[in-house]
Amino acid sequence: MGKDITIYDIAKEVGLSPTTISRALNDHPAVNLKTKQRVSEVAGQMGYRTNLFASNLRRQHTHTIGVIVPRLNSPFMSTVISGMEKAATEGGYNLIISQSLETLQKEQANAKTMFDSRVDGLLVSLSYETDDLHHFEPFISRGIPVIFYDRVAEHEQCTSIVIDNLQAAYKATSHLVEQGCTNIMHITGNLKRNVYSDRLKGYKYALIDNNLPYNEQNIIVNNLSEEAGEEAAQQILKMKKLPDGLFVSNDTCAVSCVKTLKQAGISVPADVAVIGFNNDPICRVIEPNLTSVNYPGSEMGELAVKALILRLNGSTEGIASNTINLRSELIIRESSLKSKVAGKKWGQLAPK
Amino acid sequence: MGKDITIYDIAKEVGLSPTTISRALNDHPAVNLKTKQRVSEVAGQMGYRTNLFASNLRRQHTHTIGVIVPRLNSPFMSTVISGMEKAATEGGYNLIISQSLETLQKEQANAKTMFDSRVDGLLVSLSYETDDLHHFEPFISRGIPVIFYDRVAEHEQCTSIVIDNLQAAYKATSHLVEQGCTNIMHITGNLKRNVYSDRLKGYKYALIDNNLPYNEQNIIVNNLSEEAGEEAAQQILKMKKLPDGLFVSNDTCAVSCVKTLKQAGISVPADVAVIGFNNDPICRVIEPNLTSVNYPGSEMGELAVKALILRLNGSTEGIASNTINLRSELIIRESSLKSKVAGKKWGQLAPK
DNA sequence: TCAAGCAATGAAACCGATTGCATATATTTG
DNA sequence: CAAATATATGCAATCGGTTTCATTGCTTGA
Repeated sequence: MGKDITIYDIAKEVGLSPTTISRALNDHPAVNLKTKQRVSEVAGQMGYRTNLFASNLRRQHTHTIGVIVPRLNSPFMSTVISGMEKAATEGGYNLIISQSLETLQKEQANAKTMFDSRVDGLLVSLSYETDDLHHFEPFISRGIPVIFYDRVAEHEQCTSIVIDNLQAAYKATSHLVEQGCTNIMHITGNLKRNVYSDRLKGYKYALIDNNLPYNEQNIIVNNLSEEAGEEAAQQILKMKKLPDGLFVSNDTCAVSCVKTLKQAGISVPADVAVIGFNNDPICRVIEPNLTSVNYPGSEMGELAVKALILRLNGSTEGIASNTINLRSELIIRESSLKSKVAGKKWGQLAPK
Repeated sequence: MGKDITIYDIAKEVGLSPTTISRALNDHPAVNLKTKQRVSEVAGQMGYRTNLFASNLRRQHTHTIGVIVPRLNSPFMSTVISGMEKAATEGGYNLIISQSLETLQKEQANAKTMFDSRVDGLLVSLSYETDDLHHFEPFISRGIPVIFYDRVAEHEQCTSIVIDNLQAAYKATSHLVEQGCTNIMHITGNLKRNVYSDRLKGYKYALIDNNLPYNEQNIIVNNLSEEAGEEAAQQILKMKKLPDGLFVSNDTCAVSCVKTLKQAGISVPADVAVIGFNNDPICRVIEPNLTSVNYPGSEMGELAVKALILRLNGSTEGIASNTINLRSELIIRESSLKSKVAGKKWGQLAPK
């Protein structure tokens, strides 16, 4: 439990003032090269480590980035965080992470904690409930950059990082139409969130552009959980006329739908073609394998951190402080292939 | 971008000294109740927030917990982290998280960063490669508590939080024996890590106790990834005599094995009964559903943080500063049920 | 030879909260 | 009523780097 070494201790040892030690350690140009070398050598020997509080206190920044996320334990979000951690470490920043558990109240509490912790910048993906952005005002009014990712909101001062959800949904829906679907349902999440409302729009426009009727009865809004998927499937099974296509806004829910439908004797994709969203690992486990939209989580996380660090380093340039779009892509698998793969599928189901 | 309010500003406003403001804000007993109320009222109005650097600098602690984890984006680990975040927030602590990506080198770098960030305590799950604990010495020698969870190591000064891997593996293997398996293989991870070596032991002892031969040829050690699972399955398919049981140390790998075996025309569980580990969501998606060991990730995370906070608050009691064991349980599903469920299974595969 | 210019270093203030010790007033006790 | 004890508050030092503004000693050019 030895005492910590400070620059004063080093100063005494080397026979210089703390000022010079500080400068030497920070590679200040006005310090003689030999002095720097000697200082860094002695510092190493003595086991010196800088006291970040003292430094932060004086410099008024923390080298810490705050992250507020709806849930940590989803395949997508943990991948995003993983990317963030990577970029943050590379850039010499620490990450403080908290989850809103999809409630506005916790999101506000988290924002407050982040504010008190004086993070240099904030990375936010909004909860289901969030419908105003007051709790981020303290940051914005003090010039602390806030960047939204994935679940974003419009704000004058904030950058958003997203995929083109509308386009992705448009492509997914169009693909179902190409497969011959004419009665396509859509299951999605809370429409307050851009990701879900944009996907709904993409779905809708694709129908309209293909001269198919858009019908509100064909929309189910739920929380996209496993249970919700089961319920949605039950609801679908009760319909007079079954849909022949189903576009679901995440994979967890889509998979749970498929399972329930299969148990009820419905064949996927022959009776109902299904597409999910996120391209989680389960897509390649469910039978039939699930067509899904590949979502670049890790890149999104990295990009968010990099964009933030760029801003913190003063580059008002570089990022037009607006919206950054990432590419996504439709990964086509059996679950949506009505025509050609029917044979293949039966072949698989009867291995002998 | 207004300047921050300090206790000096409040002092001026209320007409008291900064000392009293500080004490009032910290609910110090020597301050008059009315004064406290007035101070907290004015502080609220002025939008005061405490400067944690100044406070930390003076108090010499950070209210921050460091977490080093092999990977963030695994279902199990993200669940653990989720539990940690919950407990930390409740206890008024922040979490700084970094990942070692299974390399010793990154783990050491992470430890250094955590040390420089002066975390109050450290929560660690070891990387595959780690074989010495030098990089944690700086913490230990300064009395900063280090707690290992899941992937732990023996250390005089450190608490470990684990499940009884030996027992869990013993039960899993015994279950396979009960199902009539006599030639059981085991796929597991790097044996440096307790979780894998203990599971191997459990497997071994179960065989011995059931008078079955233990054979090193029946052990495959890999990194338990999806690809590794496929390779392992290929390797198994080339064997002269196929095993009739397979116990895999995680679900990702187990599922990938099952997929590959099925593609090769092997029936699970009829030909090979399979058990995984972790009880990830995919267990209930793969066909047949995978028997697995349920691993209380969220609880483990919560417990780790709570134990740490207890230690930080001086309770040398409470935790016998040794090993804490969590309960795990074998969740039996179709993939391991040779006998009774064969009929049920065929019923499912031929829905019509 | 001397003023100007530069390189290297230091003294002291500062960041904002905390705390040991001292002080001033109020209350109690003998 | 004086002494003893509480009660409430303030002074000033402290935590450990950072930074502004000198200062010192040399080199350089006229």
